[in-house]
Amino acid sequence: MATIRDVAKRAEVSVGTVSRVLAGTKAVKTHLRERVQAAIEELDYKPNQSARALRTNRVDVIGLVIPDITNPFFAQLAKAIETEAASHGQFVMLANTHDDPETETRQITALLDRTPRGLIVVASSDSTDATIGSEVPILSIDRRFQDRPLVCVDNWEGSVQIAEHLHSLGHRRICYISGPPNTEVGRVRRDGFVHRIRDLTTRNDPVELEVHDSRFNFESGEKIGHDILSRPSETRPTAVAAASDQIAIGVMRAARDRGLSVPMDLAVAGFDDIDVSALAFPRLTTIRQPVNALAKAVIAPIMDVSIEAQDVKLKGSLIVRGSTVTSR
Amino acid sequence: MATIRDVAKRAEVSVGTVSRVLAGTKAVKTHLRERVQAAIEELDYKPNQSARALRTNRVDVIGLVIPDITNPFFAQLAKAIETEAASHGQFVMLANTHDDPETETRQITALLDRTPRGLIVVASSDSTDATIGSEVPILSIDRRFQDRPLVCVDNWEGSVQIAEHLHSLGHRRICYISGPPNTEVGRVRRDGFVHRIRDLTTRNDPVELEVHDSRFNFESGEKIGHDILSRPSETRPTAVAAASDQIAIGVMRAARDRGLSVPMDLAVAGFDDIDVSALAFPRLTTIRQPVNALAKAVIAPIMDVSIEAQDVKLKGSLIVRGSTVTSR
DNA sequence: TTGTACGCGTTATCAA
DNA sequence: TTGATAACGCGTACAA
Repeated sequence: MATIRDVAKRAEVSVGTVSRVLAGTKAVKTHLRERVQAAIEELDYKPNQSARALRTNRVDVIGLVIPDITNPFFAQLAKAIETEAASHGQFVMLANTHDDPETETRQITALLDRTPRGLIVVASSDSTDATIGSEVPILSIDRRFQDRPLVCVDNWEGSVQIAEHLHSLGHRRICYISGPPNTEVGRVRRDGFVHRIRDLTTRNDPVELEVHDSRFNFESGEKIGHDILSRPSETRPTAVAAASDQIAIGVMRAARDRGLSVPMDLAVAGFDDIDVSALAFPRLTTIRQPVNALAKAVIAPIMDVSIEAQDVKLKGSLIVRGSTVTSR
Repeated sequence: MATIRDVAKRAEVSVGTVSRVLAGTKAVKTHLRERVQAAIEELDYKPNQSARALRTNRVDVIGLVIPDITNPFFAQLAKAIETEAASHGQFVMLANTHDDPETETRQITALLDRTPRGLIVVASSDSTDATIGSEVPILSIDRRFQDRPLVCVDNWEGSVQIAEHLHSLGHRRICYISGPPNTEVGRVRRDGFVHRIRDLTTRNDPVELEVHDSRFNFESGEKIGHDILSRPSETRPTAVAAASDQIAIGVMRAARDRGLSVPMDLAVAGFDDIDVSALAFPRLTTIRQPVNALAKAVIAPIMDVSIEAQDVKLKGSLIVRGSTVTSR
């Protein structure tokens, strides 16, 4: 492997000059620059990343710590982050925590030992409060990690959109299936929904609302779906809003297994707009998260020190499909 | 940040001794080792990974190059690989190629510049033949990359299992929807299926088999599904075997949109056993890939030089569910 | 068994 | 604008 020295020798300049050509920023006389570039070409010289890292104490890497990459929404997030990072010349080091706070801490500290440019964390449901000192920026996305800045969709507003959608369709017996109350995202989505439904409730036009706590996954949705739908149709809700698409798909599954038809017997709405939402039957009404914009927002303060890391909230968009309205 | 020098000073030993304690392999007198360990503890010393990398010319990283992490099967693969890598103290650097051969080459060379322990590639459908020289082992998994060793499920045998399953259920008008013929996995799955069906065909008990080329994704399955199912029921196949679960789910979708019931009007089988296969309605009969074993097999030759990197084929298992048999 | 000193390849400083 | 050279922190050959 050719080193910077070899290049310098071949171009008959000093290593300093080669380094300056490489950096591109400093001024170098044209004829020297050309000689250097030719030498680089001829020797197929690649700067040694480890040496560069040792000297500058930084590496072209962004760490991404995520509960589980097989969760479709996290996969979409990871892809968007990786793509955005790549456009800044950064690689992504991936770590799954399997929703285990201990693994989370271990992975984070191990990642920090590599002096990455920044660290992006999707917190596991019960995040530790282990103290983590570091000079590199640590941000969280979707699920807040400790007291780090959080980039996420406007969960409250998204839930409000869903609430208004269901209410405007005439539903007056509504069930909300919440994410874990020990997660910020779970609470905010729930509270936004509940708040808006309460607001829409009048003496003349009352709305019955029941709320169930759950986890974000499919199985929980299916289980709670069965619980709810086992009741006689007069007391059963006519619409279910879920804190995630996965819950919603679980509910639809339960409905189908009980011979109920969606949306006629039961309207169902989700949150996130994971890819399978469009594959489910019927297709799922949901709030689409602006994943690419979220990725940009979380990478920006890492790559540009002039951008202060702070909470960012982006609007989601209501995607109306067959699980709440019949048509087409 | 404390350096090895600080530790040495505090423990009143030389840096050599500290290094030896760190390595753990060489002999160090117990009382010195204890002093060193105490100093490490007190100073919260962490070896500088960049310096270590420069010195040893290796980094605790395995590169993973994948077409698209949001593909559920690749996500499962990535998770298994990351978990297995972590158990060897390695991190995974992730790169999506978006199925673009040019991006693939670029990402691979960029990754190799970081001197990872090894590189695992799931090739994009039309892999380049760009020459890639490197000392680090490059393996492929699921989809072969150039002429690199491939770790994958026994695709031929899996297809044979599906063929036998459908045939034993009495289907004699069968359609196979193939993956891209320019991928090894697409061809092998198709050929295995076709071959076994031909073998099962006798003069007295003929089997009609039609084969359609496709891509691995949902949309292709849906489209071909509509093509096939638009035919009158007398000429239409009674069973469809698909080269991937995604195709199969697309076919089921087409069937449903046409008012056909699965499995009564049409049996459908997939391949891979992605998580949503169990969520589809009806649940999908498929071949389960042993992802964890695949991950182990691909990491082994990277972490243990005494294991030669070579093609590895592992058996998949037939998972029979509601998309081919009525019951429960 | 321990300590010393050199070199890994780069960037940054400083003098020319 | 260029060149010489000193770090960066660690591992290891070699001397003690």
